[in-house]
Amino acid sequence: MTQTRPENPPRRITRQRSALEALLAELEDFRSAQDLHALLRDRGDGVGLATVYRTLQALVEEGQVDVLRGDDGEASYRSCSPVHHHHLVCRSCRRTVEVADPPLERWAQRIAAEHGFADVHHQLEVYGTCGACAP
Amino acid sequence: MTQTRPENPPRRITRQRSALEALLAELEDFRSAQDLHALLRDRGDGVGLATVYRTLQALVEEGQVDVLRGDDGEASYRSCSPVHHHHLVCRSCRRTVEVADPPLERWAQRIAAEHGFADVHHQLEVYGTCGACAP
DNA sequence: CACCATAATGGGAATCGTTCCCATAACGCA
DNA sequence: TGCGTTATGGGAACGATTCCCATTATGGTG
Ligand SMILES: [Zn+2]
Ligand SMILES: [Zn+2]
Ligand SMILES: [Zn+2]
Ligand SMILES: [Zn+2]
Repeated sequence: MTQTRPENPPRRITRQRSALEALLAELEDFRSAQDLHALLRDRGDGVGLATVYRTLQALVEEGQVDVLRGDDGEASYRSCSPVHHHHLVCRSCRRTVEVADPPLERWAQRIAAEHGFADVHHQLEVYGTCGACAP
Repeated sequence: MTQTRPENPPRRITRQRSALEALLAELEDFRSAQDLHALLRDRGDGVGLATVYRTLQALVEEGQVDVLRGDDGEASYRSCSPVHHHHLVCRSCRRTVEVADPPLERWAQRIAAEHGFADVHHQLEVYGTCGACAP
């Protein structure tokens, strides 16, 4: 969704950053910063909590990671594809699928223009209970 | 979005609750709990912060108020119509317009079903800069 | 109208996710 | 290998939200 950083100061490759990127790469659902911090510790690649937050923030700015705010306001992160998409998330196990809806993109632009809004962005998430979590 | 409370214990009408409902009724954009608390104080109808939070929570459950989480995780509240809708929000002045997109409703159900997800809900917000806030 | 059981209030403490600060360690390039 | 600069991390600081609980107000009832 967000993609800044044109040619800013070069970003250094540190053990911590590599560890976090590797972890995110093998996870396919949204996880909180605290979760990621704990997972890294368990795995042996301990990384300071502050660093986890900083790095996630950077990854989000680079457009490599998407953020999602839960009802409780806690942020969750997921390594996502770079093209615009939305999410279908299981409210029980957090399993996430990337989905796209071209018509929606056009609709958002149109409805915003009709109301005199410019520089339009949007955010859509679909929540449900996945097959594996059904009762 | 949320609508619980079938015939729970009767809810009492207090000065505080009335004041908050009245304030929300005349505001047309999303406001944080802290904002509302301050506005009530300025207006003379002081209400404890804890009560503001509790009451907003109740109003949300009753479906009279919608919540929106900002990028910083802070929640904002707005007195909304009871029918399902989405929001077109000015990222600068917070001005908000309720909008609807029937095709999206169908799409969400379909895409979720295709992936084996049930009990589907969704959430869409469109952000932009309104005419009055244009440069 | 007075009375009571019960729900609501509010001020301050307690949570908890996230950010700050800053001395120290690690990069990357020459 | 040496150096200027960026990244790290532990703990303090923050800020929104929730908890606790003694006190007050509400909505019937008689
Ligand atoms: Zn994504
Ligand atoms: Zn889209
Ligand atoms: Zn609304
Ligand atoms: Zn909808």
